[in-house]
Amino acid sequence: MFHKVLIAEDHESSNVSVRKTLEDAGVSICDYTYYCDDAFQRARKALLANEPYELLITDLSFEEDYREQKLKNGADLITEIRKIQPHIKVLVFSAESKVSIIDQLFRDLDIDAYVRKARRDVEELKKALEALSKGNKYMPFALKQAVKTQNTYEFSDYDIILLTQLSHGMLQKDIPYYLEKNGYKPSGLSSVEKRLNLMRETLGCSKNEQLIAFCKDLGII
Amino acid sequence: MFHKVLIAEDHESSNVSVRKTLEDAGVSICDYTYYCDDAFQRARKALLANEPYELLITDLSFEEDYREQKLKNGADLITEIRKIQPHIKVLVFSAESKVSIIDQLFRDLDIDAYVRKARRDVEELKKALEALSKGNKYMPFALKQAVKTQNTYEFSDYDIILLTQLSHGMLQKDIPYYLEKNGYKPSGLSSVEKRLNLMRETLGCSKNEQLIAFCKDLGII
DNA sequence: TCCTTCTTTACGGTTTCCCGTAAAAACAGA
DNA sequence: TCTGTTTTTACGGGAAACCGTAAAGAAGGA
Repeated sequence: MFHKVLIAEDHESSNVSVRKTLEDAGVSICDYTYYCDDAFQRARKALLANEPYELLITDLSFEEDYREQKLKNGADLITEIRKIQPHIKVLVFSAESKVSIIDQLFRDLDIDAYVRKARRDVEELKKALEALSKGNKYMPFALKQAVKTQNTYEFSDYDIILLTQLSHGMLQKDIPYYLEKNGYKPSGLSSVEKRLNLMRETLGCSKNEQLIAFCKDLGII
Repeated sequence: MFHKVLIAEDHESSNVSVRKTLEDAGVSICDYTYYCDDAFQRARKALLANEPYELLITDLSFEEDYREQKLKNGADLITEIRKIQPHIKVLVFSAESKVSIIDQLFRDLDIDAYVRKARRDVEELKKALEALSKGNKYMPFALKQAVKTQNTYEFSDYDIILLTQLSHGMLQKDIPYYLEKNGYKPSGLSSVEKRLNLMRETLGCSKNEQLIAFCKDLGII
């Protein structure tokens, strides 16, 4: 089991539960913070003192308050800590349920475990700790839910731009001008129409409104 | 302080924190469930045994799983329990931050306290317990946050229907037929257009796509 | 009952979107 | 360089959405 773990979690109620779970699991040193910036400072000092944390447990979304923060969310925190301590293990503990976003964590940030805040989350936390301490990764939920995801459409950056502009209220006919101005590759109106048409067709959406709603649910925009 | 409290909270991590907080506050009997239906049964039995709970602490949203539930959320639970035990105190502990919804809880369900899952929620829980045990209500957060809410548009059921149908891909011109078939009052196409136009204008949306995105963010649809 | 007022509906013109086709351009291989 | 293929763009007809106006209908009061 781990000896030294750092917790970054703004909700006090979640924070104490994670602490208690770690203590029960036999973690000897278990520090906690309510802000990302604090967590980073702790990690930095521990590293300088040559007593680095072995594991970081962090939430994804942190609420803003009167304390101005450099690191706004868990992803920022992970990125920064990994810059100074590349091999620290990371467990994300969040209510996020969108598979695309969780996948992204494993892919882009190379996190080691994801536990979703849900009915049996404490049990899951224990299992995840177990797996991590044995050098494994832990991502049980993604696969289960992945079945539900029939939409095997890969959204390109170009797609995201189109969807974003639409969701910001830009007229379809004005998008070519926007694309050209910002140097995005196919800027013709026909290309825009074609791409949107492809997305609608692939995802079974008959109208743009439905497409936007769908992508909002997926957390893509 | 209370002697007998019932907790309904599906997230295990939150559940244990609430329990711990109650124990620290000196509550002697502190039962907990992960499902609304279970909570209701407990309350019913306690009442029949002439040892009713004094306080119910419940979340609002409960995730569905393999166990089919009659009571789908905290509001349902409160309503049903109040039918058999009208004077039980109710504290809602949820992540919900929309003032309109919280206000509704105090207004329609006449709850006694609301504590939002946030940075200092355990402290707030303690304060709320303190206030409740003295016979007071507790709703500190609503007023502060009310400033943040600029979008003072009240969505009617009719609006929700329109937005839902649009987000399901129904053509605008087909909505009148749908409305008439389901007996919704103004069913003319012009009325639909007018209503959508009003929503767009009020919320500063130039297109339906933007409107849908906005409402998705608000969690209305 | 009649009249006023407000809401709902009907209609027409304009804009935007949708979709198919064809021309133009970019690309790749010989 | 030429040729064939793919991608991008341009164009045009038709459908849907947008928006203003006017007619029709419902509701309420004298």
